Amino acid sequence: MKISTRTRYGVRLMFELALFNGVKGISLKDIASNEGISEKYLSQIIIPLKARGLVISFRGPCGGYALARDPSEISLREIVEILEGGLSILDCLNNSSLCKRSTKCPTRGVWELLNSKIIQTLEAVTLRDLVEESLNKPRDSFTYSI
Amino acid sequence: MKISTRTRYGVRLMFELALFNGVKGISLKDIASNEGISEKYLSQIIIPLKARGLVISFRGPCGGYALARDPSEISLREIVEILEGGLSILDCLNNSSLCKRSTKCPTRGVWELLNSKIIQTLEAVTLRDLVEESLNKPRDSFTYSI
DNA sequence: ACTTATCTTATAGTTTTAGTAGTGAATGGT
DNA sequence: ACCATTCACTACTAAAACTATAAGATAAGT
Repeated sequence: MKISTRTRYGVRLMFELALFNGVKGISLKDIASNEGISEKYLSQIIIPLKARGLVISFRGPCGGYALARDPSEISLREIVEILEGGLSILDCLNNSSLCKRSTKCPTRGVWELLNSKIIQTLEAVTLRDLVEESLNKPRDSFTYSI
Repeated sequence: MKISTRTRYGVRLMFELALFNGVKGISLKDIASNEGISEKYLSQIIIPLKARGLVISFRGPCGGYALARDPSEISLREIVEILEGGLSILDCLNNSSLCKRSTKCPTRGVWELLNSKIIQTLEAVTLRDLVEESLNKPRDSFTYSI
């Protein structure tokens, strides 16, 4: 029941892109610097986010990444789902053939309920919400070579 | 964001004890047989549940385990919390000293919200609820040497 | 050309998970 | 007293997941 570092970093990465939405390309180098995360690690994390169409990239000097959609159109559910490799807290919830007990399993109900609450909660929050919330909080100096 | 096998098994174990609430001792052997789980593994899982006072034990022949409280007084939150080693989806939520960014972290809010929803959902379900729900479902033949 | 930055593939160390094995200690029935 | 049963405790291990790091290739702007 832990959120992986990978997912946490990925959300912070997406937050940075949302913060500078409209700018053509924000480099991982800058994001890594601002967020204090290894650039190499971020480059791994962003791969599935790009593959699933949340992010677009530009190569070369002044290149970098940008959100593929408006921040208000990207929910935390999408991001976490991609980075966690699905949002099912149990494999048997998606694929009932994995467990022959599924039809009579007395505990299945709770897990289904919990799973739907998690999805529902994450679905309700978008990158835009994170950006708006961040306006009320202090932020360290940051460097973006825009 | 996965529920561990350990926790799933633990909940099924507690469900079995709830099902036979009132009986002095249900042996792990029987539970293991009914649920199709390794008895040795169950004996590991039940240790923290006993240590935290959810379960009491009786040794010797006709010994076994029983719930320490009424099933309606034992929530899934308690069980999952014990078996997962806490219910915090991020260590920094409980212990903000772990992260110097905590006061200005723009993503902290979502994780706090998600965490509270999870706790709230699990808190609302008790072992009694599981037993009641199970009455509507078919159950395989089972062997309890009561 | 040269620099910047993404893209791709491989790898490696650490931690967690999911068990198994063996021994010891208490208890109740005969 | 003996014996089978059941919990109690300690140690170990194989496999998987997690958290990165490294090196070279590719593309684009100046």
